[in-house]
Amino acid sequence: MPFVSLKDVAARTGVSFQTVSKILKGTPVNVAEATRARVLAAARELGYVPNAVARGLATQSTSALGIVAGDLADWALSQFVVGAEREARRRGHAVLITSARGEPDDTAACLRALIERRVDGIVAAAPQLEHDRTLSRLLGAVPTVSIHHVPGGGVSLVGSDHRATGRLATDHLVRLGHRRVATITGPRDRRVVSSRVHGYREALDAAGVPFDPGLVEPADWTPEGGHRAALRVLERAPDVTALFAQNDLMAMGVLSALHRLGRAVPDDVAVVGCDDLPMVVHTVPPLTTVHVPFAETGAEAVSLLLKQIEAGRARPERVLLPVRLVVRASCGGGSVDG
Amino acid sequence: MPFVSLKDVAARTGVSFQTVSKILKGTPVNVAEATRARVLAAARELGYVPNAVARGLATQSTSALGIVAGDLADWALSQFVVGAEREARRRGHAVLITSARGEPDDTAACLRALIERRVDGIVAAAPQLEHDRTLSRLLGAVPTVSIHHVPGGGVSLVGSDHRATGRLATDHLVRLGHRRVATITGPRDRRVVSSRVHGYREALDAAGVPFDPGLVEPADWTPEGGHRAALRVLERAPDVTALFAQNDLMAMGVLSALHRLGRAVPDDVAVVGCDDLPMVVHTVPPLTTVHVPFAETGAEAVSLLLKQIEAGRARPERVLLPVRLVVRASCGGGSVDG
DNA sequence: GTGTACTGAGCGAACGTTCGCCGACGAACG
DNA sequence: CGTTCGTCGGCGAACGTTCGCTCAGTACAC
Repeated sequence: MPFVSLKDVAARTGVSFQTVSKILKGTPVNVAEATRARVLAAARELGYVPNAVARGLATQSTSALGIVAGDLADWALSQFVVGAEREARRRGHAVLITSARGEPDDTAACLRALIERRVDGIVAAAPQLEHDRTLSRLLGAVPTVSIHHVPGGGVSLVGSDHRATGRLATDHLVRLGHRRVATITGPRDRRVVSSRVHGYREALDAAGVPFDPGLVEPADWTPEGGHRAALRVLERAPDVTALFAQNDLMAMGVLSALHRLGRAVPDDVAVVGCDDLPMVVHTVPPLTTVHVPFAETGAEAVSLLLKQIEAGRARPERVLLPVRLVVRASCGGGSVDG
Repeated sequence: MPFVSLKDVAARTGVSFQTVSKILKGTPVNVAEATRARVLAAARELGYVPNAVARGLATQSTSALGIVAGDLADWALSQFVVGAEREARRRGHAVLITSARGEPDDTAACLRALIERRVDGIVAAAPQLEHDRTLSRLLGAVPTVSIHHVPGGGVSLVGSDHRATGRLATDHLVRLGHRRVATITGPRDRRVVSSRVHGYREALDAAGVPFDPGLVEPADWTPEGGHRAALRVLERAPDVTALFAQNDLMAMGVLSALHRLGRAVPDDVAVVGCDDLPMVVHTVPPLTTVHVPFAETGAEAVSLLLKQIEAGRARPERVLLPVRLVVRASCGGGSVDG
């Protein structure tokens, strides 16, 4: 329990503890080879473990990053966290994680906890930041990179190309000849939703297919929500022959809804998902989807954050990672060229 | 950037910073009401944020817990982390997370990083700890609770009742009249696998169904692995009428394998999964599965860890959380009583 | 022999807290 | 009028580092 400190090692070797510090952490310092060896040996023998808390106090930098995530149960978010953590550790930083439920108070508490612990920077992956200005004010205290738009500016953004996502999925469907293409979205007020719908419209326009607002059906990202949304949209517009679900979880709900309605996939209706969860290789049928690089986004966010921290004050940037379509069986037609 | 410190608040109010400390953190201390109010006001005005790093140094306790997780991409693990984080925060602790890939060196580095940061305790959720003794030695330095068995003892264990899991799933199948019940497991050397197989045998024995080692097929927890394992076992034993996959991901692979073989579920073959992922409500058909309380396990792990930390040296404990069968459509027969 | 340079290491200060003991002052008490 | 007590708050020390300056001794050149 009582950890060994520099002073203990110093006492053991008859050297001042400051000198021990320099030797152990490799600060350029003039010491006799013999002394150095003696100190190293003593440290190892006593089981010295540097105290990052004290170091943090002295250097005014913790080498720790904070992540404030929304619901970690979300596969996408946990992928993001994995990527971020890996990159952070690779660069010698620890990661403090907090998972905030939706309420603003809860999120604020998370943020405060991170700031009290003097993290060097914060990676935000919490949708609730999109709308709450008091939260975004808290972020002013610390360098931050977010994967969601944060009001007020000043925060760098890293994400994937949502517009391209919508375009890719929809374009694939119209090229296969579909004219009545519905899309099941997340909550309307989310930026990602409007960007993807934007892409969806672009693809429709490009193909000369008229846009029908009745074919855009919001849901809540869950399989259950996707299931019900599919039922709603198909009742309203039975002539729909293709569905683009804006995440794979909802796509699974869509698949089960179609199964329940006795509509065959892909023969009667084509389905495209989004995210590329590992299990959608094994849905029935395997799901064509847009691959979103979550882990890479996390790594990129950390990388950008660290860059900004090193540079001191840097103006906020925007990084968009590319997405790509992964064609499987749920749309039929095999792969499409060009 | 330059955070406000106690001294700043003290200077502003003409009080010693130590007294400010006591006022701000509520240490019982005799101060005039007027002074207290003045200090509080100044702190708020200057935007004082306590420095947890300095506090950690002074109190020799960081109020931070470390989590060393295996692959966070795993839904079960991330659920566990969610539960742990929530409980930790509820009790005023922060969470440092590290996600270690399988290699022992990597895991050791994670552990060391946590120890350097002087976390008050560690929650381990990394299968690789089951077999590596040098890792378990590292854990000696810090109070630890694990969800995997750790060699050498001294580490408390929190988990779910794996034997009951195997028993519940298998029992459900034999009660529905199945006599040839196969099970798709994870890697053979994992404790959880042998416990579940143990439960599987118990249920078989209880029903007087002979145990056939050929019906126990190891895989790797992935949908792909489950898919292939199902193919293997069905080729070897075409008379199998029921499959118990030891996680839902593999169960999804099993479902797709059966679909590919043209065997109807549940009419030709019954399938039971394990975990109760949110999306298995919407597989085709919806999956009967054993619900494993991952988030609760995480919360319980933290709770136990904190208890042990408060108690100083406590002897290791073992906590097993109950599991339950969730009946859906993949076994047919409706629900079974008693 | 005096100055210069280098080697090897010591040392004080600071980082922002917490903790516990000490002290001044005024009022009430005997 | 000295003592005791309560109120209000000061203050030194410690936690384990890092950082940069100082300093003694020796070797070497002039």
